[in-house]
Formats: sequence, structure tokens, C-alpha cells
Amino acid sequence: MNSPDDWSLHWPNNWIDRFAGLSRLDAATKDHLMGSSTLVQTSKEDLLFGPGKSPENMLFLLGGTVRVQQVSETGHQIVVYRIEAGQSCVLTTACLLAYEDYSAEGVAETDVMAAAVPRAAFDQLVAQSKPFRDFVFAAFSKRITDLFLMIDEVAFQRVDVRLADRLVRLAAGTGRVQTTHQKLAEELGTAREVVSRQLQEFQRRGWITLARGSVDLNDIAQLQQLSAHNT
Amino acid sequence: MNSPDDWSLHWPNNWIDRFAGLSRLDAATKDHLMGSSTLVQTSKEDLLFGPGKSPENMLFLLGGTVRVQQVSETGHQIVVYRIEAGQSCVLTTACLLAYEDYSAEGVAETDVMAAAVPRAAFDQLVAQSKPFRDFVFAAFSKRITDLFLMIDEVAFQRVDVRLADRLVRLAAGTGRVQTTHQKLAEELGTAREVVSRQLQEFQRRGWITLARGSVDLNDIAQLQQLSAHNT
DNA sequence: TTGGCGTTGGTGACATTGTCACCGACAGGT
DNA sequence: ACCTGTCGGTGACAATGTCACCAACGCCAA
Repeated sequence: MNSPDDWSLHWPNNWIDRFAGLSRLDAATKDHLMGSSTLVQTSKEDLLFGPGKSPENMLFLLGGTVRVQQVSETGHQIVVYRIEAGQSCVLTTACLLAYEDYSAEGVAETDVMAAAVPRAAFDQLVAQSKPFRDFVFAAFSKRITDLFLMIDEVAFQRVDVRLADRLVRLAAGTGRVQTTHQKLAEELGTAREVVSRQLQEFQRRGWITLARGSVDLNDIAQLQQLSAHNT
Repeated sequence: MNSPDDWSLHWPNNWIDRFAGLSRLDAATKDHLMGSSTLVQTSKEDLLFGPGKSPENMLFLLGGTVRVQQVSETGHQIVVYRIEAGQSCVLTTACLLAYEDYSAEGVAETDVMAAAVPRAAFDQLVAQSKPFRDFVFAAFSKRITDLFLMIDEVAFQRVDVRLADRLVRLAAGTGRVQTTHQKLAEELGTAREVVSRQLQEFQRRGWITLARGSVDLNDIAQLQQLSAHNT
């Protein structure tokens, strides 16, 4: 894992190439976007935006991951989606620009390096460049589709299915998830006890091995088959 | 209730004034928007968009209501939000333009009259007019905020609270909701039996009176107090 | 080493919600 | 009056959420 200082050396002034949807921008627009952006970096667990902290910039994530979660008045939490390197923050940015009564928040899940584009520059880019508009609306589409699927999942999917799905995703091929039952419960918007019991059931079937603060995936295929009731 | 034929007489060519956010458009832009729009009307229960039926136009609702609902593979449904007269369809339109794997659908809840703006004209308007951009992004913000609140509600709110809230909203001051228990269940994404039992409990407390196909609200204040755990 | 002490996870009892099977009441048409 | 489809009621059970409490572990300081 590189540090943000390394990243700033690796992407001196051409971070736009990291974004597939921005490759169609003409040279002048790229210069404009580049010139109006500033590099920002934050540390793990930093709050990027949230209630009472509207982002004045649109972020293009160059490195790291931002977790977007809904925090309820009841004290519960649920992770709605993640912004990975190479993706932008259009949705939440555009939201927070207009509405204050906002209860979602963005947390740096790792150290994060991002390019920040002020609102005025964003607006001008949308006006002048069709490829940039396409990029923005495509990003909107992806996120909004995710939100609809999230509503479907929370309303209609069983907890074991959702948990299996999250375990496979969070493992990201490593075969291990380093997290607590409480964190997993906050991923799914459920209670720790529920997660603990489901994990015990998975372990009883031999699919996973539990340890304090981590879950080892022994049979990813079985987990995926269970979660396939979802996709 | 007027018929669509009446409406087309009432809004011959100046429907833009019905939209508060569009009042700031300059005259040329208004002409452009008006000139590129066509009036469409649909009957109650018509499907405006859904899986396999992408809308090629952005709709500005002049009269009637469109219900946007998520239909799950499991056969369940949940109503996500409604588009009322004077509101636009940006969100779902923008989504469907890009993504096909879409499981939400828009149904005309009444007879509907709308102005349809083709995708190309929409894009051009976004490019040329800052007020139009502001309108579009404000509409996005509102809807997306609703989606986040929906996730929160489905994940963390009790059914009785959500049901009381829906009853008050659907009554819209009339003191009566004409619907079946099954429809209410599909509003909330729950089961008919659950709705029936909650309604019985409300009736037992004297808040409502049940009849076949309708619910009379006797004590809206009590219902609102219960649903205030929400807002 | 020992003893706190906060974190993490386990457990049982219970409440709420979802699912299933089945029933009866009602309205409309013949 | 009789069908028939819709609407709503009910009980049993499963799945999930909530609460109270406890035990095991890791850390740290005495």
C-alpha cells in the first residue's frame, strides 16, 4: 500500500487518464479540468462529507476508497455504496449542493487521494463539453441504479443471502475479511447478534472459519451460490 | 377531475410557467424548450417506463401522478416515490438512458398529461442554460435525497410507523384512503397480512374505520404523532 | 505476573415482521 | 339464487430485531 505522498508523484498532472469516461474530452477541456482541480488527500476514517459538512467540491478519486453510508436517527447505520479509485463523487456532491437535510455521510475507508473540482468549474465543464456531460450522467445512472437495487435488497432479500454477498465482495479475492461482527452488521443495516448467528451457521456448514476480528472464507463457491439468489 | 383533453386546452403552449424552477429561463431558452417538446397523454395504469421500456424522452408532468416503484424478482413491490404535476422525470430518465438492467417502473396513477423533451434537446438545453442546469440538478437532488431516506425507512423504521405515515399522505387531507390492503402492502414493500393486522390495531385504537376497499381516518393527529417517529 | 478494562462475540428470552395455508365475506354478473 | 373472483381474517410457524447479560480476549499499567 502506497502512501498519498507516493501517489502525488505518480499522478503529477495527468490524473484524467485514470478515468475511462473522460478520455473523450478534447485537449482544451482536459486542460480546463486539470487547471481548475486541486489535489487533496485525507487519512483513513476522515469524514469527507456528511450532515453539517457539505462538500464544496466534486471529487475524482485517484486512490483509496470512500464509504458512503446512511446514518439513522435510531443510531443504526447501513453502507449504501463505495467510491473506488477511478470513480467520481457526482451523486452526493450534487445532492449536498442543493439540500441540507441530508443524513448520508462519506468516510475515507483508506487513506485517500482525490482531485477536487469546485462547483463553478464543474458547472462550466458541464456546459461546454458533451463528453463531460455524458460522464456525469453515466456516473449518476450507475449510482442511482445502485440505490434502487439497495432498496430492493434491504426490503426483500434475506439476511443470509446479503451477508454471503458482502463477505465475498469484501474479501475481494483475498479469502479473508478483516472486520468485526458489528462492522458487518453496519454494512447490512442489521444487528450484530443477527450477523453473529448467521456467521455461526456458515461456519457450521464449513464455509467460513471465524476468528476474533476476522472471517476466513473456506468455500467461496458456496457463498456465491447462496448470494446468487440476489444478482 | 378534468380529462386530458381539458388540460391540453388549459396549457396550449405555456406549460413552462407551471414549473417554478424554470421561471428563470431566458425567453430564447423557453422557446427552445417549448419548441422541442411534444404533449403526450396516457391513461390510468399505463406503463410509462420500466424494464424493457426505456423512456426516450424526459417528461415534465403537467397533470396527474406517476408512481415509481421497484419490482423485485421475488414478485414483491415497493413504491419508491411519486412524480406529481409540476415535477419532472429527470432521475429515471437519465438512468434508463444509460443502464438497461433496471428494475424500476413508472406507472400512471391517474390519467397523465406531460410534455416530452427528446434526449438530444435535453442535452442541448443543459449545455446552453445555467438555469436549466440548476433545475435539473435540483430535481436530481430531491429525488436522490428521497432514495436515501427510503433506504433508511425500509431498513430501520417499524411497519406501524411507516403505515401511519403513508395513510396520512395518501389521504392528502381528505380523511379517506381508497385502496386495498394489498395495495398498501405494495406501498410499503411488506405483506398484506402485516398491513391487515396493523390496520386492525389502528381501528381498535379508534384511529381509523375499516371498510372493504377503503380506510377512513378518524384521528389523523394520532396517526401523525406515530409517524413523527419518522420525520 | 497479575489485575483491571474496553472490545469482541455468545446466548436466551422475547417482540416484531414475513410466510404459508386456508377460510369466510363480499360484490358483480348470469 | 348461484358462480366466481376479489378482499380481508386467522393461526401456525419462520426469520429477524431487541434486550439483557455474560464470557473470552487483548491491552496496558501497577
